[in-house]
Amino acid sequence: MSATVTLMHVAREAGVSPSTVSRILNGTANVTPDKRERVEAVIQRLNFTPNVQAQALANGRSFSVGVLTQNISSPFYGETLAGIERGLEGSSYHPLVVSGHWHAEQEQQALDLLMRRRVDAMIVLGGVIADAALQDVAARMPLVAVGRDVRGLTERCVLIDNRGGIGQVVRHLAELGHRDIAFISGLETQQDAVERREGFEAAIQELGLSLRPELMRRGDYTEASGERDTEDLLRSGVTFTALVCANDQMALGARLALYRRGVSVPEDVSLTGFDDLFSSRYTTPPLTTVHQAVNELGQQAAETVLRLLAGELPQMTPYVPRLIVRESTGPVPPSFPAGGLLMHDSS
Amino acid sequence: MSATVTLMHVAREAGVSPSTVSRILNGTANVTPDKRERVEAVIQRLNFTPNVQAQALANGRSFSVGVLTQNISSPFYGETLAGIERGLEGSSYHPLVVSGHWHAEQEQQALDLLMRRRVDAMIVLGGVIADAALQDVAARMPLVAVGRDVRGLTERCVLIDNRGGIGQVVRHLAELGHRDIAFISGLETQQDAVERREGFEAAIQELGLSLRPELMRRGDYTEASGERDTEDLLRSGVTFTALVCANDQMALGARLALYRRGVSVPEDVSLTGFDDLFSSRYTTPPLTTVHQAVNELGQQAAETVLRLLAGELPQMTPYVPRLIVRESTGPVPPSFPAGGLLMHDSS
DNA sequence: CTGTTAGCGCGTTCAG
DNA sequence: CTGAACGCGCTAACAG
Repeated sequence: MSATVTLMHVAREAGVSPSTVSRILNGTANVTPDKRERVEAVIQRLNFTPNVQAQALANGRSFSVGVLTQNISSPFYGETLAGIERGLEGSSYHPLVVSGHWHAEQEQQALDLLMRRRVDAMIVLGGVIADAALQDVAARMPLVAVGRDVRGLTERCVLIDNRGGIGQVVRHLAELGHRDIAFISGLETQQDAVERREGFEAAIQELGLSLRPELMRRGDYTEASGERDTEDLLRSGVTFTALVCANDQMALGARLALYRRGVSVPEDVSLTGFDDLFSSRYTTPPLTTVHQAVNELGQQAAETVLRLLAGELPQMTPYVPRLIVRESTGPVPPSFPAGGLLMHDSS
Repeated sequence: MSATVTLMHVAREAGVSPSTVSRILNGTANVTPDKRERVEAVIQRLNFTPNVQAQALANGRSFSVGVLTQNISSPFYGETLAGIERGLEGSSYHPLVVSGHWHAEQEQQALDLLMRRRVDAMIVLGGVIADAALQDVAARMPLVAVGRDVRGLTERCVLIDNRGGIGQVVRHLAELGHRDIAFISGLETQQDAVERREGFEAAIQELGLSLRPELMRRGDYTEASGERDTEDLLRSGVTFTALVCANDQMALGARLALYRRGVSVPEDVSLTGFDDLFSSRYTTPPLTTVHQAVNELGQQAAETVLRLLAGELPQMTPYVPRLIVRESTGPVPPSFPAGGLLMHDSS
């Protein structure tokens, strides 16, 4: 554990004052070339790296932006984080991420932690914490929310059109002839889950189809939930030729339940997701879903924060998701007996 | 942007000295109950939160541990990070993560950044940076590496038995009657990739089977690579009844290539992965793979770091991966003609 | 038990 | 152009 070398050591070794070293480090003022060279040589030799904590204390900025995510290991948030990382790249800011696990108290603790670390700005990814808490934070520093419309901060929210996205899915299925469409939603505590469910209901009605509660299930965005709810749907004996899941992860679970029951996709049932996770290109068959460019959303959030930090104006462009048709959707099975049974036993 | 309230403000407001406030905050010494209550009330009222930067500067510890990961959005590293987060929970330490993207220079920059931020310890996940660089870091602070055997620091590496893991896979396949086993490896720049390939070769030979170069492909651990290499294998016309992928992500890509060609899993070809990513339970069919408990590895790394920080001794218990047999492996197709063709056209 | 005094490492005036 | 002095917010050692 060699003693840390400080700016003072460098100064002494180079025979100059600490201020001079500081100036060279930050380009704050002009310095005679010879002194500059001398100092830079010493910096190299001593392998000196400025202490960010001290810098932060001295000039009031920590050069870090707090990121409140929910579940760092979820593919969805993972990709968003990568986008944020990329968006911050090149700037001197760095992300400090903490998980809230969709739990209001934990989210509050995470925010507190980030405030204690004196982050210069905040990026919030989803979450169930009250808007008021976020408004408090926003009163103290630039804040950008992703996938969540915070009251009073709408112009600082990176939003996507969930209703429109689901609408595209439903119309796509309708064009393929589907009329018996089941739906698995997310938890109503999450805003986007509510929007997707409402979008589904609206689209169904716009198409003149009837909304059938027996075809609706409430999931929680996890694979396990998709599997469970699909299993339940299948077991209930209701008839459907298409299954719309409110996110890709549930579609993955649904896929497994269908497989277990010997139901072919898309021959017997068309299956769709939402998010277009990277891995959804690789499901069997590749999943028809709504592309969200989670990556780009994260990047956009980061860039907005940088702009805010630089004192510029927000300028948020709403994100329009688009349908990606792959191979998990197809025409209604010709053999499908109107009002008949769906179950096919695999050999 | 309300002016930040400092410990000094609290002290004045409560009519005590700053030290007293500090002592209450850290429980460093006893304080009269009435003063304590008074101070705590003021802290609440002013909504005071200590400045971690200042604390770090004052007592030399930043209470953050640097995490050098490779790709924050990869399911593999994501789960490891979640484990680290969990392992650090409860302690007053927090992770500061930076991605190296499997690029030596970026990894070095990431390390530099973390050193500048004066992290108290470091956790390194994989990577291709030279051992020497890690040894330098280890000389300055506690360091734990995951999935990588750093020369001279072996006792501080959380390792898994890659050779043994692949061996279990191969033996499992052999027991099912497979003799023509193809293999897709990872990049040779990554230590675990080398070990898995060597493990495969060793296992094949131990079983008295012959090593056939035409059944080996070199991938890069990505889904795209798994797809491409499988496609290549299929197109080459070689015969095989089982395909061993060096990780789950490539197995996912391989699954797609097989699907495209109408090759059934496991009826025509048995498929295996390595890592047991969370999503591998949900592939179609669920993937037979080697469970790595990436999550626990991360947690173990974090706990080890805490122990090191507390001045205790390492005590690393080597991790033994275990085979998880699911539904992507099965007996050799009875119709398989010895030395014959593999291709089946799906209807 | 508590207040006072020094720094931690660096940026930033302010005079030279 | 450059050095000396002060302060960022907090902890620790020292007297009381």
